[in-house]
Amino acid sequence: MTTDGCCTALIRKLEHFKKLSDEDKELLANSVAKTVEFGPGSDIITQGDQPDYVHLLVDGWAGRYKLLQDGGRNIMAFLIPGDLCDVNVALLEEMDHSIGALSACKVALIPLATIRTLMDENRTLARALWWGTLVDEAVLREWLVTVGSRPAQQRVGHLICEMLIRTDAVGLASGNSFDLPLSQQELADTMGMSLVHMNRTLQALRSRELITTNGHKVMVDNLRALTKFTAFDPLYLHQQAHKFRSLMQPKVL
Amino acid sequence: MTTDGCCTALIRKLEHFKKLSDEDKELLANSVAKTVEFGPGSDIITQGDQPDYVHLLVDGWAGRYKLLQDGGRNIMAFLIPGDLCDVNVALLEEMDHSIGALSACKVALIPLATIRTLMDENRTLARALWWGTLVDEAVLREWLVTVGSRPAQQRVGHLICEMLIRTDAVGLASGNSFDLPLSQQELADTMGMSLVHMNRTLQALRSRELITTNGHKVMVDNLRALTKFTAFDPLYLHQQAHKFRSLMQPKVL
DNA sequence: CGCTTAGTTGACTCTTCTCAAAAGCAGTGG
DNA sequence: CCACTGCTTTTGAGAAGAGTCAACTAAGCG
Repeated sequence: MTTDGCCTALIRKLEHFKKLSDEDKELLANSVAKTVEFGPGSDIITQGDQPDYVHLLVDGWAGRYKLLQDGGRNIMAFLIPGDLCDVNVALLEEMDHSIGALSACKVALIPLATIRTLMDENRTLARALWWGTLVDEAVLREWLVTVGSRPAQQRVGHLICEMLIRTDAVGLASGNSFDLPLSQQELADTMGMSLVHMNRTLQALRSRELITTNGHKVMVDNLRALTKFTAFDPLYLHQQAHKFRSLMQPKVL
Repeated sequence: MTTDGCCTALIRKLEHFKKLSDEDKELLANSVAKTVEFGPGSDIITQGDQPDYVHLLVDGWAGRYKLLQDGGRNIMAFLIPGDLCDVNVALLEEMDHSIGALSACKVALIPLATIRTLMDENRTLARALWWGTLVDEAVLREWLVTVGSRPAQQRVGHLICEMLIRTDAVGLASGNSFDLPLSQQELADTMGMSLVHMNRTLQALRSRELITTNGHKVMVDNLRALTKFTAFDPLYLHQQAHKFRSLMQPKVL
């Protein structure tokens, strides 16, 4: 298997920040040493690791998570194609959380040394990658608000809005639907609620005719209504969200 | 007023990452253009701003927050002396949240241009500052776990453990106590719970004899017990936490 | 076809929120 | 010095949200 095309999602995402020259794209594409596959449920990186490669998710969904003392786990972030798992660990001596494959995943490995020279020698790429981590942080803040202050239905609806934009940004959404390859248990672990409650919350969103699900496909039937219902404002994603541009109303939050 | 001493807390914090040379410390100290005072409740930076200065908190407590559509607010991070408010905004066109003074605050202003040259020309400082933002992100992840998956008493207790370490790291803790200049309403806004419930939760922690409060002073009577009770593991703070080193037991999370 | 995993349902319990009011504690002006 | 005001903390009680336990259904698979 070749490493061609590994970076298309990443490039597509970064160009929401700034157009990249063909040369920059080449550099990115050439930085991939090899690709690795992970089965659903397996760890891409485990807490305590100090990886030699930066992991770029090429295909599938992964999640950052921590295990809880009661045996449960909390998922703190979703990673989709184009997302870098661990630019950060370059400086921290040890991973303070794990990253697990939520579906079958394909991961491109970029040697740490390569990333470092890339970032030292190419200001555009350095800034673009840094921008990516800042967006990740902004998403984390929004999740904290979501989990801390939004009622269950808004919580889940908000997440769906976000993932619609994010999948769309890397070309993985079609119309207003996208593939959400997660079990309800995993969604519950993400939103900090019980499986049963997640199940009922999804039912409620369906009966409000805000979303339709078909297997692991989520369709947003009425994006304007869902946006309004969840008080969703895509500002925090810091990217052009075409679908949403016309829907925004002035508001706090 | 002079700008002398503005950077002592920052330097002290950064040295948890790596010792700084006297020259590096000089550079930091000289980067401060001026200092500004903010009264409690006032905004240091408001959502939508694009500041020309990086704000370094020198004295007092501040918080990152977002306003909610129901009029409430959610505090997503505490900033204490030595914390930089917005190294990040250098790249994002717009602040996606606000930073408000929770107590009377003194803030040092570092011109963006100064920070940029500093980070371009001094690898040690660049890495140290970057390390700081990575720790902020790690804290954010831990808060997400806390708010999403821990029961109320553990939630608040965990926060107290964290703030004990963080204040201690910049010399603001004495023994096992520190000044927490926040109202219960502000704590509630932080932990995503109601004022009434925060009040009762604090009472519970007191009656468990885990903490004592005196005005805005918090004393951790039994650090080992509180650590155990809240399943607190300081790993995510990525700094030498002297007080805790001997208390840790092997565990998940 | 039996096995396993994921989704669904019902009933009950416990946590947490809301509303409302009282109590404590500055700071202010008379 | 005291009444008054505004803010924070505390209490009480009922309602709503969310968790748990347990069973049942649906779907995929050897």
